[in-house]
Amino acid sequence: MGIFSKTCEYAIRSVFFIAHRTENGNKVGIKEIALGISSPEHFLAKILQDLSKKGIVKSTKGPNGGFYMDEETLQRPLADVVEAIDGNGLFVGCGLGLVSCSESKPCPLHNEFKVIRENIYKMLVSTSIKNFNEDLNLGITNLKK
Amino acid sequence: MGIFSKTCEYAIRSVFFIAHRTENGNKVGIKEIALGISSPEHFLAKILQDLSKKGIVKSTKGPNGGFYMDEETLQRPLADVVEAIDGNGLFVGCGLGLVSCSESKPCPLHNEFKVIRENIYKMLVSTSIKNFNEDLNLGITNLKK
DNA sequence: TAAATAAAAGATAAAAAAGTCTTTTATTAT
DNA sequence: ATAATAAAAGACTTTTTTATCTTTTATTTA
Repeated sequence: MGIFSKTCEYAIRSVFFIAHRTENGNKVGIKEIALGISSPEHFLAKILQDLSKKGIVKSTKGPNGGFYMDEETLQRPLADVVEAIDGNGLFVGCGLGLVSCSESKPCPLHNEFKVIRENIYKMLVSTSIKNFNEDLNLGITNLKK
Repeated sequence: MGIFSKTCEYAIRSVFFIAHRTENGNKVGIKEIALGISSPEHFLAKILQDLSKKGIVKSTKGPNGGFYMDEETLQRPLADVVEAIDGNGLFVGCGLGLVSCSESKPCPLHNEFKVIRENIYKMLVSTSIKNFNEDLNLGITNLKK
């Protein structure tokens, strides 16, 4: 596996996709999202339900319904998406899985990991979804398999 | 989850433990290792079989047998352990799981991830198991749950 | 208000990861 | 040679992750 779980990869890609498609108050349906980011539709539905409950994305049912993001949700850092799905295990805790690992009783990788965690956290927290969105709008970046 | 799989966490901790205990040509048995790193014994046995096949650790059967490391295996970078268990997914490939992601067709996190991957890889490749071992010998670092 | 639409929710299923237990094989010491 | 030891190998179980399919609920439009 990579750094994120597969579920989290889908989550991030879908959030980018939704942001990209709904800037002007439009909404986008699950089928279109799943197609746009090459993910299994029903599995993604579960993920988006979750993100919706947690306020990461917005949704409405019925005709003309779908998922969307407003100014507030667009401002959120990507870290919020990652934390909603994978939790904070990537940012806190011991790299070797030791609960007792601490500054005073460090594991052999403690200090090395601190740097890496900080890098990851900084990058996920310092840029909003909207920021990433800009490159997508410019057609510079891609979300499909 | 953290950065590594649980299997990989056990692998790294056991390698450190074995290195620590077998510097002077001694060997150490699976029971003692499992106890020393707080891991399930039989599960760890599987992991060590694997590491042994791949030449990351050495082993002999029978009385006075056990796992050990020699000068050559101690020189190996930690990256070898990680790669043996978790593969190279942490070092290569797209952070969002996109196979088509590349320099010319990057995903939205492509450049951000490049930096992080390099950090992780550098830290894992630049220090040998023996290096980490030194702090353990000094009693500075800890491997138990 | 009825039909259509689209997400939410629920129930399963398949695959992978993590963990346990038993049997076999290699090695050593008696 | 035989018994004891310890890893290797095999079979199996449990848990978590990933994925699929069906039913329900909310909303809109005609």
